[in-house]
Amino acid sequence: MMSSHSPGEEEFLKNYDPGLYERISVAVDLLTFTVEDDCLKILMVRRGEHPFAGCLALPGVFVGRGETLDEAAMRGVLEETGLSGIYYEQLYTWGDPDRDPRTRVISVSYMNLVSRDKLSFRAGRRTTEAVLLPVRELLDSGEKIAFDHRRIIEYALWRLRNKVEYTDIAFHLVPEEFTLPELQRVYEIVLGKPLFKANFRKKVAPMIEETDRYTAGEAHRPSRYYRRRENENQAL
Amino acid sequence: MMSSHSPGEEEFLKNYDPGLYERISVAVDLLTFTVEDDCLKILMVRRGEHPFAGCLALPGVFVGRGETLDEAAMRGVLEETGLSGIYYEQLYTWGDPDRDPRTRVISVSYMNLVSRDKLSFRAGRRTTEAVLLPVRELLDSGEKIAFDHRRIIEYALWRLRNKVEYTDIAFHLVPEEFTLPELQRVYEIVLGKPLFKANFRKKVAPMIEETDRYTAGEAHRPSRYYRRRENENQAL
DNA sequence: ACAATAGTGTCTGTGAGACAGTATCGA
DNA sequence: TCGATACTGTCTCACAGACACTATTGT
Repeated sequence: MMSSHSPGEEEFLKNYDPGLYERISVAVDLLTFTVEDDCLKILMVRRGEHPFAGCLALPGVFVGRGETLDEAAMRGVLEETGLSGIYYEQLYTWGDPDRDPRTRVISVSYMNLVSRDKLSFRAGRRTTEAVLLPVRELLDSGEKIAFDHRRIIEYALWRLRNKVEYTDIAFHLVPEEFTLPELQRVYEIVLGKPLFKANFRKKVAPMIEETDRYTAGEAHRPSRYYRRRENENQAL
Repeated sequence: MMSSHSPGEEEFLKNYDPGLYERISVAVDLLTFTVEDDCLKILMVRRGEHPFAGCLALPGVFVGRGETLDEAAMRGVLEETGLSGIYYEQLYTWGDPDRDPRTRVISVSYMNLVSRDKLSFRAGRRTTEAVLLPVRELLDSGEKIAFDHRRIIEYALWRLRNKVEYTDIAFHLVPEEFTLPELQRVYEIVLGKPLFKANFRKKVAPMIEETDRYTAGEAHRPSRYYRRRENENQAL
């Protein structure tokens, strides 16, 4: 759509003072959360190259020519997980001048949520390096994390917890069809506290619709499968 | 702190593929709100130069060398209004590749709130061009707005309304000492709906503390001045 | 029959919403 | 005394929290 020399660019560059302003690299960093083994986990990569070599880092890509930020984020998710069409949301932009020791890089962080069953057949291009780690353990361990990524993770975790309480984003962490005990467990894991069955069901009732399917083969009463209700406002 | 050629920069630039990735200009755009004449107003500038000349636009600055995003935003506010130390908050980052016809510019938007009394002695360097406009009228009028700034304003307005309902940010729109009818009016203007006196007072009670001062000289019962209570959690 | 988990009925306290009442100024 | 606005008391109702109860499977 845009030629590399649009009308006005010369004028722009003429007024551009490199001593005051600088051209900056823009990256998106991806915070991909899922729930597995009763645990909130995050997708990380282990760096092989110079800055912070050997450290864990968030997966990320540089924003490409002609690409929107959202497109760059989705490309990153695709490269890292092989998935497309998952939930994503821009979180915050981190731009301290020395956050990357190489050159000035500004990072636009995106949160992605995916259910563990979709992520099960993950097989991206770079998956050799990718690891799925329990967030809480990762943050509590002294493990060194590259750049300012530890802080970014803390922030994303805080936002996720907030939004789970007043929106239905947690639905993106379970399969399309899910039981209420299953969904409740996800809420409890993210929020870090137990919930009452009856209250939980009343709360999510307007956001779900029944299916005809039930669990089977377990030594107790089967539970009904539900599906997310499409209509309704889901706020923020 | 950082020299312009830190160790690793050469290696970084060697791997850097300009066909795929590009160096991008990063700007901050400022959404400075205040309340005046029973109206929520926003600070805008009228552009003199090429892209969108003559159009209204959000004030903004390019991020300077060695500057954090927050610092750039505060510098912009200072240049535009002469003020420092006012409330600010990063909102969202806009990066569509053709949002600026000159070259690729990514905009990190910041919301600033200031009370009308502080803004009264505004006298920045570029104020010749600055105007304070009622937000609702501006958006409803067909007036052409530069770049994607109309959308940015819509978003900021939506966020402001949301946060006013569950935080105490509205306090930044009134002077340090304020009466409750005054504060209530600000809430009503931002939310666009009338509130009940008694309920409003109960809601803000934990966030304020009394002073000994009262209004005087008006033909009715005087109202007490309050001050924002420092302690307490103010969420988000 | 029993263990185990799914699912429901209902009491209670808290807080928002609505409205009526009282208080205190200048004229 | 009166008009005008500040401030308070209280009723109602919706909803979150807590807990006890019923339901349905495999063994």
